[in-house]
Amino acid sequence: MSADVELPEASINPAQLGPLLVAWQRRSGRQDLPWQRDRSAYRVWVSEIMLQQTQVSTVIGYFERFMARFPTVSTLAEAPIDEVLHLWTGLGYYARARNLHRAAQQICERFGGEFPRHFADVAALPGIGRSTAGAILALAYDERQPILDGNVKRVLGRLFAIEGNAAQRAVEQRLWALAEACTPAQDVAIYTQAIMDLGATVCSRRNPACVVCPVTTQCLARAAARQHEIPSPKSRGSRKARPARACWWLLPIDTAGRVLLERRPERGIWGGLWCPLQFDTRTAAASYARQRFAVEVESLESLGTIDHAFTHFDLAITPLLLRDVAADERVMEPSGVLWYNPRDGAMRVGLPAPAKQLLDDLLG
DNA sequence: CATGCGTGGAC
DNA sequence: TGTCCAAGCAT
Repeated sequence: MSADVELPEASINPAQLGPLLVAWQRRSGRQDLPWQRDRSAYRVWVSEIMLQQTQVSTVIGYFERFMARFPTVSTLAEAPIDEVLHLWTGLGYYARARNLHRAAQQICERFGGEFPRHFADVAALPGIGRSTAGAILALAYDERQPILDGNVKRVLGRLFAIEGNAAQRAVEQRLWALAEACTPAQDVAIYTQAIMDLGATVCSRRNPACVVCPVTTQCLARAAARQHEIPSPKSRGSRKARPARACWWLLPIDTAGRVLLERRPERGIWGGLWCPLQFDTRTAAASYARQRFAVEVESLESLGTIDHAFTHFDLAITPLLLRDVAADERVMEPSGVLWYNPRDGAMRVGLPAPAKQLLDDLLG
């Protein structure tokens, strides 16, 4: 512990926080989340990755299905990446799934399939940063490691009335120092779960329930009636407006009901997932259809329908609104092509949520 | 240090 | 309907 943490006047003694939150957790914290049962490092790890920037209610179903299919590090490491991404379909931030898969392989190669116990080894795995590494060691091994996720930033920011934006280096450093100072030597796993639960259920971003907070009398933001102003909202100009632009998906469907998909490049949005052939303009899609399938492009005039073509394909061009489409014509260089039958349970590929929705609507 | 990365829920 | 954002990390 860094002994020289600067604390505001009248703030709570960090040593007192642990017991207060641990007692609250045993009384009022969440006890029955799927990853709280059988707390192996592997299960904690997968849950922490899924929970990055993702709400608990969304994660629960994905976690259960993922664990049923990949119960151990080695089953995950040996699985094809397409099947890992398949179980990630709809969850978003697909680099998490690719990193999880790579990390599982590294754990098998370097640590014999046993999840590592040393911080440096854990933090070196792809997709695991400082906070996630701390969370895994604290929750799975009860090791005294601080975490600093969004919940902890909010709780500590209010408790110690930390001004400024957490994006600032100095503020971030200060919060880490506080997180370290407040993490107790005893009951670290319960404390860690407690401060996350408190942030999620009581010390929420809007309308914090200070009345039921176990540290309401020690909270500097509450004392100044500033709990609604801390953490300070991000400045309006800092959030870039997302440009949205229509693009087109060309959807060849063969007589067996299979659709042609392309594998997106590893980098960028939906990396490694399978999509219909994507174009920036309908003209480009029609041109590509003419070259590749030798069809009458005029038959594609109506949108969102599957028009007959004189090859053995039926073709559809489907509009989709995407943001940040980079190029003007073909917008990606795919790394593979396959005919995909959505009703074939043996064929499992990762699909972006809009693509899955489209296929479900058209073929499901 | 700023930006990109997905999706669904809350208001 | 639009805006913000929810257990971050990689680059």
